[in-house]
Amino acid sequence: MRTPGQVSNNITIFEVASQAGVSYGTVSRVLNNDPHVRVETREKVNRVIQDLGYVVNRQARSLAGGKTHVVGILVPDLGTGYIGEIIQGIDTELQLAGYDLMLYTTHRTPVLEADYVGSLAQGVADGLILVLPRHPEDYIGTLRARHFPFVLVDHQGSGRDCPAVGAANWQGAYNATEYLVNLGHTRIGFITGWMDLGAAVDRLEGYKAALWAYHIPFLEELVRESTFHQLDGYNSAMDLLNLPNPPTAIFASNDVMALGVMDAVREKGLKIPEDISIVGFDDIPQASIIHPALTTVRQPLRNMGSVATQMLLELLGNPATPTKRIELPTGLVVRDSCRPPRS
Amino acid sequence: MRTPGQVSNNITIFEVASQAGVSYGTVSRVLNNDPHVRVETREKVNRVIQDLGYVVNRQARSLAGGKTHVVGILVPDLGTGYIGEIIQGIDTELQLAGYDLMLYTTHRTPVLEADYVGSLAQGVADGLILVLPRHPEDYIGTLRARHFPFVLVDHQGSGRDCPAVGAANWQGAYNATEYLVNLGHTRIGFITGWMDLGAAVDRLEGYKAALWAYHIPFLEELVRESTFHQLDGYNSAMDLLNLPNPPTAIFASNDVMALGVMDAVREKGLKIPEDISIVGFDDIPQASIIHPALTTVRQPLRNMGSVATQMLLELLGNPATPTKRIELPTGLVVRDSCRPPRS
DNA sequence: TTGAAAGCGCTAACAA
DNA sequence: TTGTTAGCGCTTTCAA
Repeated sequence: MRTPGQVSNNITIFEVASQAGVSYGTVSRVLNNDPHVRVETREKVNRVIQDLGYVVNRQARSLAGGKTHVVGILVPDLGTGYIGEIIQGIDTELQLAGYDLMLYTTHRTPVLEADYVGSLAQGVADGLILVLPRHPEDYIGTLRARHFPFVLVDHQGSGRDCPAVGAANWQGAYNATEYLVNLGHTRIGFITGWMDLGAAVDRLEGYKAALWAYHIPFLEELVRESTFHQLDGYNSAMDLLNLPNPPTAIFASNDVMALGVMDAVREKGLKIPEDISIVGFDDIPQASIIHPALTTVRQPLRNMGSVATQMLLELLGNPATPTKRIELPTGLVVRDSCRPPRS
Repeated sequence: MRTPGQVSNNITIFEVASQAGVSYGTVSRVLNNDPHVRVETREKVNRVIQDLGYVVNRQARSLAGGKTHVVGILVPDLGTGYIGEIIQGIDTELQLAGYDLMLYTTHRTPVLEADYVGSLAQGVADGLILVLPRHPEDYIGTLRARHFPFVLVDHQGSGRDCPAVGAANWQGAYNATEYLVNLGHTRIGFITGWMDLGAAVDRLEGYKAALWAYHIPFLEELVRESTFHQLDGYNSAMDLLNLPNPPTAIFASNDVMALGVMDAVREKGLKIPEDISIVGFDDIPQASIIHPALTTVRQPLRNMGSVATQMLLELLGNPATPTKRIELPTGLVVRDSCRPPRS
């Protein structure tokens, strides 16, 4: 039973109401910018809110059916700086809009992914940003059925009809490959990412397309399926370098693997870029720091985060917003890791 | 008024109760591991929970005075990888304990810092981890007064009597300086971090102490006060290198600044480590990736996060746990950025 | 434009 | 060991 008089340590809406000499319903209206409040009343209430240092209780608001002003974000991990960049874009935008951030790292466990989404959608958050989801099939149905607002970042897999933002992976890979071809390379090794990720597939396709466009035969032996991890980049590169007729350039599907490639090249006693050219993908902060600086395909990570957030906020404001899929452009960043092949 | 029968889309404790043929209070007991439940009853309820896919509503639980199973964490930003490492330590530990993570980035705004702490402490989270807080004075009092559990990470400033975990900054700086001295350096430049951070002060003191121990005069002209940022590291290094009698080694108070130092050194046409030795602090992932690999003082960042989390969880379990301040050891990681000075 | 009151889903204190 | 019930602080009808 409601007992307005009886309050805890914290300042509640009742304190404010009694101080302001209005009913607590009115205070609630002021809090929620309900237009049906006289300006003077609103001002009076706001003044009391200020004076008392009142802050809404999120749980209560959420429980009563209001908004939580929390956006949940699901990321696979925080290891690579790659995700960090995206989060920064999200965070900045959310802060501007007055939303808080609930972060979950799934560590690539499908179970966790689905669990988190379930609990988040249950009222913890108003909306969800799914970064690099690996098994969205498991819960996108639920989310949809509940009309729960969400946006995918960098997925491009199944669920082509979900709100999503990604980067032009195909185009980026095409451009990078073209660049190598124009330098004179014809034996270009390629190291893929997880092939269950749409982004990884697109990059491989871009690479293939560029080769075809320049009438360079696509050779399976120059392609290694890998995982986006540095160590696997290293191993794949070793593999390629041990070929009887090794490539003169290696294109890694992300920068982290490109770092691994560099390790491998050095270990073989080869020089970058004199003996072998290397291209990465992402343009993580390290790419410009290492020596030689890495030529790579820039993904606008921060932007992707910020655009995704804006899409979500729009959805939050108007659930009927038509589904958008945005693809941000990628760009080749030419640094010092490529050179024409030795002839 | 309570209306058990009338339920929303979501499965609530009432569904479970009626399906299991018990009262909903009993279900609550099962949920909270209350020992006063018959084993069979517990099993029956648990089965129904499973079947229905019931998940507790966090807001309701929290509102009713229960735990939220959320730990708030406050970080200055996510830019450097430094914080990312700490968060990973926290995250892993929290996951193990079944807690969720609410992340706030303050972007070094004192107002935000205090605001967030206020709202978090109001019931959003059960406990708080404050990473690298810059103005804890503003709210530690409040937290204390409310008996709200919190742990500081890497602070070491005021509030010596708060639960905190840090690293042996003094020792690390001492060891690194000693290493340079043993290589034969006598003119060792030092670039500080924000001097309002205890860690930064400790590092400077460690540097001074090592010099004194080896009877090398401490020269103000070789010290530059800086900010932990790469660009400022660059500028400070430029400044030092432009000295009529420049140092033969530079010790930067963190790795990020050391990267800036490297830029400056290269821009002056000098070679690392032949012409000038460089030491950093932190051992962020980049440190081992760059070329030449950076000799640095390793901070056990992940460990710091994990230890802080364990302390918090202990506090959560037993608020009467005596205040601990833990200092984790640092260690010199010798790589390729140092060499004896040219004679 | 305002007030009154019915819940949101749960915990915990009190009875039984 | 279990059932019952009073709130937790708020939003949102429904009246006035």
